[in-house]
Amino acid sequence: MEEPAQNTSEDQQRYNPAEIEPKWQARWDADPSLYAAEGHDSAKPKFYCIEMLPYPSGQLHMGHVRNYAIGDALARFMWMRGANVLHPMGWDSFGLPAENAALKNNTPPAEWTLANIVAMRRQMRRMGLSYDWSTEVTTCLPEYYRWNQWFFLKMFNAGLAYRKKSKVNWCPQCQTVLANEQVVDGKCWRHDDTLVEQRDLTQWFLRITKYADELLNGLDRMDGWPEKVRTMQRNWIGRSEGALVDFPVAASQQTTEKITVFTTRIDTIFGATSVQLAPEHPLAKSFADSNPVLASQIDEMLAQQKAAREAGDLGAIEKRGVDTGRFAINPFNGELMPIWVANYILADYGTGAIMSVPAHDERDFDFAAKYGLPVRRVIVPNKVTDDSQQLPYLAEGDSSLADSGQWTGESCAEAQQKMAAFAKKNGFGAATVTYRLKDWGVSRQRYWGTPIPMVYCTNGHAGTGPESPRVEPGGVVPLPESALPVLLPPQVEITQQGGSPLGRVADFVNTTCPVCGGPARRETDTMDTFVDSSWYFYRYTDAKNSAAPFDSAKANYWFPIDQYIGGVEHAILHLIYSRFWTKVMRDLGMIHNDEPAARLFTQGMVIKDGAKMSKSKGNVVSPDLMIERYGADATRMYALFAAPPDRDLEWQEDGVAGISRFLARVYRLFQNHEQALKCVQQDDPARMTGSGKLAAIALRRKTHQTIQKITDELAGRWHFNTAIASLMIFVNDLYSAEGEVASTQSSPEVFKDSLRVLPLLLAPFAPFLSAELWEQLGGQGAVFRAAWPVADPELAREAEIEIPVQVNGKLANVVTVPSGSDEATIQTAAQADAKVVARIAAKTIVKVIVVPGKLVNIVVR
RNA sequence: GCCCGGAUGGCGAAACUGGCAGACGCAGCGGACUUAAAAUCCGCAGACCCGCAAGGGUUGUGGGGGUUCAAAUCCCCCUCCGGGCACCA
Repeated sequence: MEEPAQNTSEDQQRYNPAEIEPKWQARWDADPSLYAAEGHDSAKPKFYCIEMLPYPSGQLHMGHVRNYAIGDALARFMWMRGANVLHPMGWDSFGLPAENAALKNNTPPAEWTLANIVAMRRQMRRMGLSYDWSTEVTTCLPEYYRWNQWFFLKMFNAGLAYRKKSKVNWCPQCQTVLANEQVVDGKCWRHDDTLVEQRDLTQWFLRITKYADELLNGLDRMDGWPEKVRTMQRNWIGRSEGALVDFPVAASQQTTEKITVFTTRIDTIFGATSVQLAPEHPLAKSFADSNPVLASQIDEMLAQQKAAREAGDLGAIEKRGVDTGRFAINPFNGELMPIWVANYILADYGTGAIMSVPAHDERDFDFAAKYGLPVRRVIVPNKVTDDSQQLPYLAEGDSSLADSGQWTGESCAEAQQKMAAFAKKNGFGAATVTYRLKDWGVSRQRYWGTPIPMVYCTNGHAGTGPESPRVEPGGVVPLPESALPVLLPPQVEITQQGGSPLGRVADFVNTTCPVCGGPARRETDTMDTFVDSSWYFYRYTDAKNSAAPFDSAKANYWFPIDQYIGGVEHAILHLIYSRFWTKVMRDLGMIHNDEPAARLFTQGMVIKDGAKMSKSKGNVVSPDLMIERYGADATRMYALFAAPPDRDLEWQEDGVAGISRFLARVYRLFQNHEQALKCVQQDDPARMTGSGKLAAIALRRKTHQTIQKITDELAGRWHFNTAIASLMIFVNDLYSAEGEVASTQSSPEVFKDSLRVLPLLLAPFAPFLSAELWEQLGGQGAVFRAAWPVADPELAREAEIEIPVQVNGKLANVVTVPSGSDEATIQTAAQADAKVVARIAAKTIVKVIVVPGKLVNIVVR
């Protein structure tokens, strides 16, 4: 039988990740203490490092691989630098995909979800990620979600959770309500082809607006967060200072109706020439009741808005309006002004009504121009310039009021204060602050989520929240803590029909009132899954606690998170909810920190052929396939090498092959010197002569320079790509030096010292190969707990450096001078160089610029 | 429309503080080893031009202008790509 002649003649083995990686994985799996954090009594500095927890879809994608490769490199580096590292992982495992899968495959959501978790945990282990699995958090298990319920009760009692009827966003695809944050361009965040509808429903809300100012102001101090995320949160919170002003409706009958408007420019109120209502405004509806023309116009506007929203360009819609024929009275000057209904007035911002000041607002100006409404200028600049004569005039700084009664001549800023105070004093307004941020609607009409721990007593007991009105026929009653957890019933028929699936489970719905013992009905909505992820990282610090969400002492030791890593897509969802939750827990006395994470890093997307990887584009690269072909080390190292972590990364399989080749070169280097590495001997300086000695010095220098470079990158700006490039240069140099330095006639110990550093420097990027090489070296313990090497600046310093010499800014030659040479020495060397001399011959030297250590530029004429 | 990013060889990128543009890797080309191939090793390589060659010249970081002895880097204007916000009164 003929065998293909593969590596049989050599006693060397080829780099084979398919052999090395499973071997180490098995050993690590068998040793749960390897990545276990020490307790909160550790003397080491703590380092809490988290990557955002994934939804267990069943498959890791490249975005995960990149995210985890970054966090893992950092965690391993910090361990080697002597920190007490907590590096946990968990599962954001409630949510709709499990219900969809249940419909499709007839598998219960729990079963599907838990099987996915098993599969993904296996993939993570295969990748060699350094998670402390003893702290694993799975949000869909009762031992976790019971604490969601516990928090809900705490919030209810603190008046932070309340029920109200309001217009809510309804996704017909998900068959549930969505929070404002989960509506993107009028569409569901999970279905960008599904238009969100408005429905009037009674829902549970969390009072995030109570913390609006704190959430906003805190951003200024969060310099460990990307400016981009902070800006997005500022915009989302949308704080706006202004005033409310009541405009009484001129009574044709004996009504006392009034229209309250919100304005940031009360100083322009003498320029107001109409009042504008949103089409949805209740008064618009009441006017329309007796005015069929108005009614049909309003209906038309609403229909047009809906159509525009479906087309996806709400901004392109033309302004239009209709005169109601009614009038309002300007409380500042008693003037009558027409009341219009206009399509550009937002129903859900401010009061859904404005005073229209065409002279000083671009939108009002356009609208007035179209409908011929009067334009009255009441703000003038203190210094007149050409374009300050144009309308609309929007400036307020350095401008004053005109034709504004007793306020004429006042500066805008002053008038804003005084006029708001005047309105308040006379009972028709007040200074106020509005926010774009609304309270967080957390009710979901779905099965696979945390049951809300409330019941509705048929006898009519009311709850204790300030905004929990009695509901028919019963009162809202919170369950006592002892009744937790409210378990999800396991056997539930999932269907596409509306309403919560829990509502169809009689055993679940029918219960007794904890106050009177009479019959009661359970709340059948479940919580938004963003509740789960709002506090999960606190649970990591004490994941097994069955008496409390976590132990305060433990959380206070680990928090704030030192480094949080994830995608920017959560900037105004998870990242604002979890800041809110942290503040609530602080106010409950559970923790000391005001913010969850000291530093946030948002990594770039993984793209392929210029587009984000997605099933619909068919450009998805499977991590499993990469690992199978090149190994986990090469796959994750490529994810770090191909681009800096904050930028988008173009996945190129040839690049993974390149990293694999590099790892094979490293492996071979150790194979080549396997015997020599085992034999310990001291260098004999006498033996080192000539070029061998110089080469040894150069190699030692390169070793320390490489340590320095990689340390700087890992501790500083996280440019793993350049760190890995320097590692490649180092390995190339080791190959070059192999002949001269490694031989016994020269300085084998220098060579061996350099080789010994390699597994340490490689450990954050390629844990499997590092462990293998560390073992070959006879290293003690795990390489990830060995001390990170320290560069010796003396050994790293170059003896000589090359200085480029320019003549009139163009390179003439490069001269070599001793490192640290002063200006005079460098200039002398530069002007002595033959090529430089030739370049400046017959010219006059005007100026010589010498930048020590950098360059020489000789300016000639 | 507004606010952030970004644009550098055939490709991913590097140049961190204004100081040799293109490190490192991929793809490519040439060579060594091999019966041959794979693997591996060595070498070349921004573009254009001159030269047999050594070498030399011109040009070059999206485009245009500016500051400077010197600009991928700083300033002004513009184009394109990606992301966020978008009638927020």
